[in-house]
Amino acid sequence: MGAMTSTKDRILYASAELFRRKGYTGTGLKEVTTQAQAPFGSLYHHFPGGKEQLGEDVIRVSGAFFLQLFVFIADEAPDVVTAVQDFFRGAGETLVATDYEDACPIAVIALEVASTNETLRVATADVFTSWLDEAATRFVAAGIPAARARELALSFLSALEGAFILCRALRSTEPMAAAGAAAASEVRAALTTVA
Amino acid sequence: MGAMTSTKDRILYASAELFRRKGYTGTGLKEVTTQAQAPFGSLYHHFPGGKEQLGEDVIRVSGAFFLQLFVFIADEAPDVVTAVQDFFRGAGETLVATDYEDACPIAVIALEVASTNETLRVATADVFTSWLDEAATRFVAAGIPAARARELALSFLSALEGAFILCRALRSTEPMAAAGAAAASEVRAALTTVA
DNA sequence: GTCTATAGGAGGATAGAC
DNA sequence: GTCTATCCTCCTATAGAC
Repeated sequence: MGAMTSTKDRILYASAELFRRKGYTGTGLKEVTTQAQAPFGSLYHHFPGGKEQLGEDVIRVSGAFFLQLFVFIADEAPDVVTAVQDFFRGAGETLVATDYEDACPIAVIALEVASTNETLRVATADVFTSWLDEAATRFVAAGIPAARARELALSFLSALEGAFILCRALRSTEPMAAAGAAAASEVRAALTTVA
Repeated sequence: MGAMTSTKDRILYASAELFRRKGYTGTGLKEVTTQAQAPFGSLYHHFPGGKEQLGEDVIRVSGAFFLQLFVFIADEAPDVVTAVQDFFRGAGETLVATDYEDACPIAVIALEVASTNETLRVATADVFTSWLDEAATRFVAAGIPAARARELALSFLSALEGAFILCRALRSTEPMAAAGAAAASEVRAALTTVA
């Protein structure tokens, strides 16, 4: 059976992959429709707002998907420290498996548009906020005070995002391993302080 | 006394600012020469390799400048923990002072070119490596074993880079504060283990 | 070595046939 | 709603006058 995905979904998926790999400004819409095996006109039929709407949809959809991934890993793990470790380890494995192309789905766009496109900047901020809230909720559930949980979520996500940059540039997972170990031990320390 | 900077330096400086703000692919060379108040032809006179050579020069020059900034702050600080704290605090202050535009000088380019331009990717890797080596050297000088110092440098820089992303997207220095506190306490723990 | 003009192609966006 | 042809702008790069 051929791909049963709709034209709109194929465009969205192709855009997500290209934006992640080459950036928002570095990706052409012709390129998107070619890779999605869709006629050029379909893009403007499904995304009347053009490139900006496509960018915003990619940010929000990718953000929701990544959030679900975190939820899944956290649910599977026996405790939050293990969850953090698993997440960093999984990120490193994905980097190697995809030849250092699949990192954060929105980091490049976030940096590119932060000072140039308010609509897209807000979209990335919303997605980061949803991730931070989810992580903080998990830390609170583990018994960490809310303020401390928020701090942990912020430094956890900072470490992850920064490690993605270094790993892609250095073509090595060493930064991810170091950042993951640091994040895990920080969470562990926060837990023992509580207990 | 007008600006005594050479045409080449003005082009380099304008490029650095624009690349940092709008990305490498998002910046046009017309824009660069306009902002540098230089005729378009001058760009190709001083940078025969075109945009790629300009990008590489910006990466390496900005990288060396940022390294000197780190050296300066570390030399002024009484100890490495304070140095790390000062660095994160200074980064946060710069973000606010520049309306969240002045973050890492090469992070956007690094993400944009990691999978698309090997010459520029190597340049960003060289710069990151120089920063990591400098940080690790400082940690070793403070009495931390080399392997641990390397790990600390990696998680320190990951935290810093990731915090830049979150701060720019959220338009808040909260991530920088949280990442800085975590990095400082990690270094402090490494020191007390030694002592 | 400074600067202008332009080539040649790719960019986003649209009109309109089917 | 699918798809093609085209518009106009902007891009990088170069040629060549001065």
